[in-house]
Amino acid sequence: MALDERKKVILQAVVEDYINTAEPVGSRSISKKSDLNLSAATIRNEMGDLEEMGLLTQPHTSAGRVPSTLGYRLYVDNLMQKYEITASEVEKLQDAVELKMKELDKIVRAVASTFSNITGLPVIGVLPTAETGLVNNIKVVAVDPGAIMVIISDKSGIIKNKLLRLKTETSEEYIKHLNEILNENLSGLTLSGINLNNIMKVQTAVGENPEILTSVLELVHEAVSEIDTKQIFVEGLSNIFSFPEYNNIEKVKEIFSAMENKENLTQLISAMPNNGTIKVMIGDEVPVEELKTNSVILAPYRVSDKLCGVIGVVGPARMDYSKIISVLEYFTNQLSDVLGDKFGKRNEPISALLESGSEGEE
Amino acid sequence: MALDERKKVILQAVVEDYINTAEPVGSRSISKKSDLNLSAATIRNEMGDLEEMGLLTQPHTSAGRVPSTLGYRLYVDNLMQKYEITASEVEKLQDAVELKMKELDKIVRAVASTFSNITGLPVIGVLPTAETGLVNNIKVVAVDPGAIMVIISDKSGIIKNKLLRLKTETSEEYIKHLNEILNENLSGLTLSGINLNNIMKVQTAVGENPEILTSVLELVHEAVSEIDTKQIFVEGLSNIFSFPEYNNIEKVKEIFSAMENKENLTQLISAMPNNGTIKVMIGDEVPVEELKTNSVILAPYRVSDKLCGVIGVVGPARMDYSKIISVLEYFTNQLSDVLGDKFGKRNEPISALLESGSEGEE
DNA sequence: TGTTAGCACTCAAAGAAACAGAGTGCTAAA
DNA sequence: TTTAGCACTCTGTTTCTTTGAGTGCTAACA
Repeated sequence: MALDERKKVILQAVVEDYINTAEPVGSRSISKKSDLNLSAATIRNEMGDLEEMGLLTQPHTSAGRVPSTLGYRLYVDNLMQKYEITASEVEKLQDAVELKMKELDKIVRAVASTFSNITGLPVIGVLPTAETGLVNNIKVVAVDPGAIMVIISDKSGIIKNKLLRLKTETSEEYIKHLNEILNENLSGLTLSGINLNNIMKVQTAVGENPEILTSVLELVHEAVSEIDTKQIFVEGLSNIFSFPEYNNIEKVKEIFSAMENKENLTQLISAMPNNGTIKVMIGDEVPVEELKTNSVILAPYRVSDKLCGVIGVVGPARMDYSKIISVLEYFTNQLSDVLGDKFGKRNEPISALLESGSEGEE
Repeated sequence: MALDERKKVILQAVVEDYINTAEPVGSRSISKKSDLNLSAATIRNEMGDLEEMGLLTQPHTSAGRVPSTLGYRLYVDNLMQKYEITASEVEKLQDAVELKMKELDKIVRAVASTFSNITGLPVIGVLPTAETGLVNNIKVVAVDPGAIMVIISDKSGIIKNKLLRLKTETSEEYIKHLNEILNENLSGLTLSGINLNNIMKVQTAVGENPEILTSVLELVHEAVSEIDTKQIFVEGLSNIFSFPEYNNIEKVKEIFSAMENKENLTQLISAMPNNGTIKVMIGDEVPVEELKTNSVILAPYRVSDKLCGVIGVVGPARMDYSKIISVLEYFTNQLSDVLGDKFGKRNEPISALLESGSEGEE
């Protein structure tokens, strides 16, 4: 059976009506709402065809039709209109970015939170990670008599720091010494490169006060492993309360427990293609068992060549794909721009003075 | 009417049965379970009396009895037995503390999370805050050519740091200069002390590069205000799903929205007495409208003389007061000990070398 | 006087039956 | 090819009935 123009129009109408109402769509309402000027009976016939083609399904014999995964897929790939971002949405994004100009992590979270707000959906995100955490520079600073801070900067521009509380005071010279030895031995190494071998080397080089050294090395290790560990977060999960799909306690419990499980989130994220495009997973295309009645849309963002992350939404398969995809695209593009400006192109001899920003601490 | 010994035993039995089963307690089950050897009819009479005294209520005429707020209160104040902490609970706490020996914030959160785990209840907590954030020392460090870090230490021992990304490089001398000026002008000031006046003074003292200075001052301000702002967190809220009280979507929505509201949390926390004791709020004693069917138990912990925080639980009025109070007491005591050792007594000339720890960053 | 057995009564929760309404598929006519 | 009409199906809601746990009261008993 061919999918002629009229069938497409009807399919689109069904999908959009269902997205709005969450109720199975009957022939009569399509007949009235669409401008095809066809009677309910005709629509009925067409809908029968669409069902036969696997694009629509009936929850039960005498109910209206609901899009199938395939139906949504066709809609997303071919039928839907591009949603135009509104001024107010742009403004909200701007506010989120402006307000938190200070920290990389916080900008991403603020943008994610705003996105969750605009779409009314739970958002899942991954903070910027480097592909390989190469130690660039290690700095040990005496903060006050009882504490030193270890600051590790990574080749891709991430900076992490750790505080070390001491019970005895250390001398300026010792710290200077420590700085030199650490940089000599660890610069340019990856996480896996910082192994027992190197540590032994550093330890013999420093000689005295091995306890402080051990702690410092531990912190360096921790920092580097944080740099190339994907940190996944979920924002606005309680947004699902607003969907009739989740007006039942069992469903709510299910999605909460599913989203609290790190493994599930990792699995979702790992479904991202690495060609920089948006990934739309509809219904049973979602690779997590407990989420197969939902859809997931993910988009990548980039900070610099080496740093990237992901933002996306999770929600009922009946979601406003058009709007969400447009807004998500816009948000991740903007995010890439803003972050890229601030963190990516630091070596350019721009005359402008500075941009303030802090990230990745603790 | 007098509350004789037998009535007390019966009240206790009712409360404990209700805590376990969540079902209104009938006279027959008390007659069987308690070792009073009385018939259901006798118990019935006594329960009638207890109801008259306002200690028990009936959900409806032909149901069993349920403790009233007053009944719980009497139970908590006079009747309940002290719960003995189990070895496994001690062990879990130890694990939580050991595992995260590095950071003040994280230890508190880890303990809170473990506590939530053991009690099966949502936990509410406040990170350590100082009563007045007096600036002790400001350190500006060049991390790499494009970034400087500002580290602010507070008189009470909290250390915060902020990263500042630059587009131009700065000289070592400028940074040294900055360090001196900042400490000269801002040491010993409180948040409110860092006002336009001081800032102007610093600005004229530095002279060149006012943009960097402005940013640095902004960061200092931010850091100090973070130090004396109460940071409230909630852990394990989805634990409420395991209570029959919350097997209904409306209730779940209600508690989620109530607990997402910062104002409510602040209101709860502000109900803490400042004499260092545990606060138990039962049912309508809870000062938040949406939580009046629940109970809240809060306990303070101290890091040093000036630093303190709060940990507690929120859950159905039918909660295991005995266990929760004992465990909470134990946890906060341990927390105070551990943190006090690490962060409070740093000036003692202890021969031991060091303890590692980091906190308050970002 | 305190305790207990017995009984009538109450009420919520669960199940069964009746009903309304939205939607379908099919047939026959336009 | 489209449409009107009609019988049929199925869900959700309402109403009624039944069941069972629990009470309060009364009268008898120790």
